[in-house]
Amino acid sequence: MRKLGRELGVEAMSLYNHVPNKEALLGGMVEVLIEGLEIPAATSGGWEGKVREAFRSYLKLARAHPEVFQLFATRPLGTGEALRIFEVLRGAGLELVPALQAFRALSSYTVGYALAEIRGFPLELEGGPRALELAPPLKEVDRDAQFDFGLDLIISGLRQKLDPDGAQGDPPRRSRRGPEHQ
Amino acid sequence: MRKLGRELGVEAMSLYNHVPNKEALLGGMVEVLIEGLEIPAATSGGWEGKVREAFRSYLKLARAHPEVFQLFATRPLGTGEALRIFEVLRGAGLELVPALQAFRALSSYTVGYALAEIRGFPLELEGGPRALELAPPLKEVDRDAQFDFGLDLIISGLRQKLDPDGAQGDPPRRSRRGPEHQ
DNA sequence: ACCTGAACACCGTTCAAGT
DNA sequence: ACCTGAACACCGTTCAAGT
Repeated sequence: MRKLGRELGVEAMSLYNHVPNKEALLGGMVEVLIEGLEIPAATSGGWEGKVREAFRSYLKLARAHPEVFQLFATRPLGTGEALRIFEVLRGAGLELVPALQAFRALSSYTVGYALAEIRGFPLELEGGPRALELAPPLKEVDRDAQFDFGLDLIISGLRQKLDPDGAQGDPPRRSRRGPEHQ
Repeated sequence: MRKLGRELGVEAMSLYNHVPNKEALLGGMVEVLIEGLEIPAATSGGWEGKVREAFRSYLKLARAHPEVFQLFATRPLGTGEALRIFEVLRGAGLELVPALQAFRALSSYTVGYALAEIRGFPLELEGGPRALELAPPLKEVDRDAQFDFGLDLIISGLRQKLDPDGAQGDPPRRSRRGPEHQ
């Protein structure tokens, strides 16, 4: 509070005229962060693409504001914040319960991945003599690819559950009741 | 430090004879937490079961010590800590690179899920008049089922990638080069 | 080798007093 | 309506001095 006051050219105590306490201030920062989430308009590729883009944009936010994101990740979640992303799943055509399960799975993964990236991957997993030989895959993590790897694992798992006769990513056969029709 | 000192019947400054600073103390707590991770011996069911049990036990740890786990989740990760779980993947027969990708995906998900549980799910996603009608699926999350939902999504996605001609969980056909043979 | 008093440089927050 | 000085009850940490 004292430092923030200084930054604003004011004494720390003045802040209490505008904010109840420090906790509320941090909460507000988190709120602003979440409001900044850009949910991309529907692209081609059905709900999968839409969901993938939404969570990529989630990760982008975490990368842009790692400190605030860490606050966010360990703070009780306001329902409004969750709704932003939940609506993507619903809007993509998922029923209530599957949408909820999917929402929790996808946001758990995304939050966990973002934190892992922020705090840094354990790069040098093997310190032994083979370290140099193994260096390439360990040293430089392709962050986008690593995130997509897990994200697509979950998304295609969801697709199979929701649409068991859909093809594996090849040109889709006619699906009896595709979730993409709202 | 002052409170801990009091708890130990000693002045705060005495702690600095045993620990460099507060940061190191918290780091030590995280270390102890991770050392407490019980990796279950191989059960039936191939690497999938082993991996599933390992990450369930990870979640169990987070539930048992939520405060320390939150510290863990936002702290740079020591390599020793990661090795504990990484070894399960390797021991389960995965090659280096797939094991790394799988490790990052699975632990991202598990850490993210654990945090979501700790800070509380946004239960009342819809506050409108339909809230009561929708209550059952929203009000009480079956936590174990929700965790397994996402975990199994990832695990079976991995299985498909590693063993494309394996069956969907039915009695497995002979696999050409099953990852279970180290 | 371990503990302590005193001190330093900080915190968040309240509140009566100012304008 | 907003800001401030003074004060309260805290922090983590250092260091010379004790045993």
